[in-house]
Amino acid sequence: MISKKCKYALKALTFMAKNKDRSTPIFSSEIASKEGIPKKFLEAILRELRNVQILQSRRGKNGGYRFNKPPNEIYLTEVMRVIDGPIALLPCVSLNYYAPCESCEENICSIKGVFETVRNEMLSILGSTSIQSLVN
Amino acid sequence: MISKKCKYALKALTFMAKNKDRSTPIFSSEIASKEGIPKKFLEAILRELRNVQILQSRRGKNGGYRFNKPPNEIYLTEVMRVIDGPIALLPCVSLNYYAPCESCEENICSIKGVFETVRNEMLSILGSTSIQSLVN
DNA sequence: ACAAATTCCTATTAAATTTATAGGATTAAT
DNA sequence: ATTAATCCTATAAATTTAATAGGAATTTGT
Repeated sequence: MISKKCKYALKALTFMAKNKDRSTPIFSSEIASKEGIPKKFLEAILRELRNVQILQSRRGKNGGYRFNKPPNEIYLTEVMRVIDGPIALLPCVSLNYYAPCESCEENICSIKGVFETVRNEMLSILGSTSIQSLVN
Repeated sequence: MISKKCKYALKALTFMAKNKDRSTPIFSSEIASKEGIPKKFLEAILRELRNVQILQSRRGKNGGYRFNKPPNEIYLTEVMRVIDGPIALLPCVSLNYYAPCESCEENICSIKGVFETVRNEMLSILGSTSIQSLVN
């Protein structure tokens, strides 16, 4: 399962991608009300997305958020990793968040192999699906 | 991510499947020590697997656990669902644990589609991989 | 009958994670 | 100045995870 936070992030980004005007910023409050996301929680999410250069923000009146790179170049893998961390189902088969299994004997872990296959399939789909493609 | 509990369950079952004798029960204490799983925690896991008829148990001296059906007919999907619940990444695309999204407008959820695809791929792999196949 | 060894059961707990909320500080346009 | 937006830190409530504790029930072997 992905977290609600991650779902909020994906929803917020696709909401933004629907808007064809890429230059005028969108208010977090608008996204929150339209998508039913708790306002303050969404603010934190959007700030995280800005911190990793997916979004840009402008403060003050008429401020808001806009894309820092085109949404057809933002893949679900990137968003999910920022918000939820690893995509793999086991720490020891994660590419970006690898962690060794404590008690797994060296290279003879029985369950590792199948979860590598699952990871590859997940990455293949989520790594080729862009935010923009969710709008169309 | 799957939980450690689920990993323990898969490890325990593959450990049991390694033993060719399917009639003499195996002690939970043996599995616990050999696989590095907390004893009491493992007991609870094995009882859950017995409750859903994956395992059989015998109490008392010389008791223990054995398979209730051949391990080449026990697929990872079954174990994972018993221990962790849904396999899908979103409640609204889960086959066995479906739950509607609160604020998702009817059938126009933007992110649902891709997560159905992911679910199908995951089920395709995990639903065709048996405990027995992990031993070989 | 009894001791030993196993599963079974219930309750509890400690830690981590998730899902927020509160209260303002900072910034920018008008 | 006023207004309206993001930004930041701290806190909290709820849930989930990962166990632990202590014994009850059951079965076998002597």
